[in-house]
Amino acid sequence: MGDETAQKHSSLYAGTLAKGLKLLRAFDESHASLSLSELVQRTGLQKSAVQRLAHTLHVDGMLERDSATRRFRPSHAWLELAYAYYWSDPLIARALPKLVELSQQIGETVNLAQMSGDHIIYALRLPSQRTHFAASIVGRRVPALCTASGRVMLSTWTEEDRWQAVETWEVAPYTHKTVTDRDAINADIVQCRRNGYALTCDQVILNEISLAAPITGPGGRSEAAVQVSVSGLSYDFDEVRARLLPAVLDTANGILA
Amino acid sequence: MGDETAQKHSSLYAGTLAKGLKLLRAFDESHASLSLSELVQRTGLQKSAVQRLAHTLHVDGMLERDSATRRFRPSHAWLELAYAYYWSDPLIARALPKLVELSQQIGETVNLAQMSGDHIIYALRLPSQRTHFAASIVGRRVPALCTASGRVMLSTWTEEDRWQAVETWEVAPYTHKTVTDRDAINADIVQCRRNGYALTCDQVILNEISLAAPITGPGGRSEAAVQVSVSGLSYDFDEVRARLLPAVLDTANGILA
DNA sequence: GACGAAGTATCACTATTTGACACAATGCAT
DNA sequence: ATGCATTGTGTCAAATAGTGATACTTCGTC
Repeated sequence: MGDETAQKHSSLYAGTLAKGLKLLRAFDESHASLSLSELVQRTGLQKSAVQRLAHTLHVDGMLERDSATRRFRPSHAWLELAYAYYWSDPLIARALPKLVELSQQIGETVNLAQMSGDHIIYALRLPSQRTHFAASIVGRRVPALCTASGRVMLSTWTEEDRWQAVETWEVAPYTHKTVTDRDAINADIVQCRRNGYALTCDQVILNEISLAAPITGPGGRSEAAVQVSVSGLSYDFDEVRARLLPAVLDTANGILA
Repeated sequence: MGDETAQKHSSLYAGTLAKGLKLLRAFDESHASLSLSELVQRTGLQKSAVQRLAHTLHVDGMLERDSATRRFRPSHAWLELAYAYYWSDPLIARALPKLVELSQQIGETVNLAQMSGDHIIYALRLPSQRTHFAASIVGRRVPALCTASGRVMLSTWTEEDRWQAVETWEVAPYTHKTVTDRDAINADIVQCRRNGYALTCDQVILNEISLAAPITGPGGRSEAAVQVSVSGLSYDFDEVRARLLPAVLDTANGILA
């Protein structure tokens, strides 16, 4: 925390801009729209500041405002930013066609996950079956240690980095079956290393089986993974290995990191 | 321009925040990464200002920075914003499962388009076939008058609004076959009104056929549409009508606006 | 129709941004 | 390697632009 605050007090740090971003980030899956006073609560900023910043964001088209309820909502500009992101990340363009192929081939939901700090983020999702809303839309972040994708990626890292991750990264008990024991997680990662893929169940959503294979570059260290999620009601582990694994490995190997 | 500048000079307008947003918007499909001086050029701001704002955005995790080239890039946070958007727009949750179904049923690329000013924006895309990158990722904006989706939506509006749109909205000649004649566009919209769907070809991408049906609410005025895009090499208009139209209409009707 | 809560407007103060400048690092061509 | 142009980094006095306390207005509720 020491040099983080230092950075924020640097004469290069524009506080007003940072506060504005804070407003944007106040919106999430459980806060789809926010009133002025809710924004005040969630950001901890002054009412006047929130008033001015929200007004600015509104005028600039970053926030929609319901004229009846006076509540603020994300605008379409937020999707445009995602569009810019997609163009900026070269992996996306390489991965997308392969994922589409895979999706057609196996008829199940296919994802591209990327490491993002101690979380993974779903950068591409091609839903094929009805499933939870949160599991179908891009931009979701989940603690890396709780996901098949996160674990396969980690399995390609140096022992030191891996260890550091297992010991310190966040773990969140999404379901009552989520493994929170770090030794157990470590054991699974070691297993992934041997297998070259990860297979998990019930970690984030009950009855969801996830299969992930790493996208590896020249260095061998993986920062992205191909992940397929299927219902535990339609598959067991053996069926997943038999019917999905070869195609998933092929796809991941066919994408250059 | 009159009251727009008025708003920007209001004492409620936080200029610093607005400038920061300008930096974010400087990134797009042809500007995937930007150096400090390119940001200066594209935004028209002072070098010092850009330096401080970019630094702030970097510290706050909104911009990634390549330590070798010193160029800035969008960060994963941009996808997180899209995630928040998806939760905030209730139409998304209602439309997604139906679109997934449709996609499975017809095996072609399915989109949800929404009106956004004089453009449409693709809010959901489920690519099924290999196609252009730009046609597979969310957040793309295209002038409404140039698209099947835009035209069906307009066909549900009052005559006055429709007329105003046809006369003043932007038209961009994406291909040499793009219809730029406003009378012709108007005629097509009138046709859409009779048919209840829109069918276009070669408007944005050559050899791309688009079929769109409006999502209409109680008022009858449509702000969103279901659109299917197929290759003109695999289909002609009659085949599209025979093989795709019923399912697309069903889907659009099944989504409550 | 009166009350409390939420949103809007105002304004003197001063912290922050500004923008011109000088300096350092980078990379490019000779 | 050497020098030159371009790009990025650091500094500071001046003044603009954001702050935050306060007062007013509107909204929703009992």
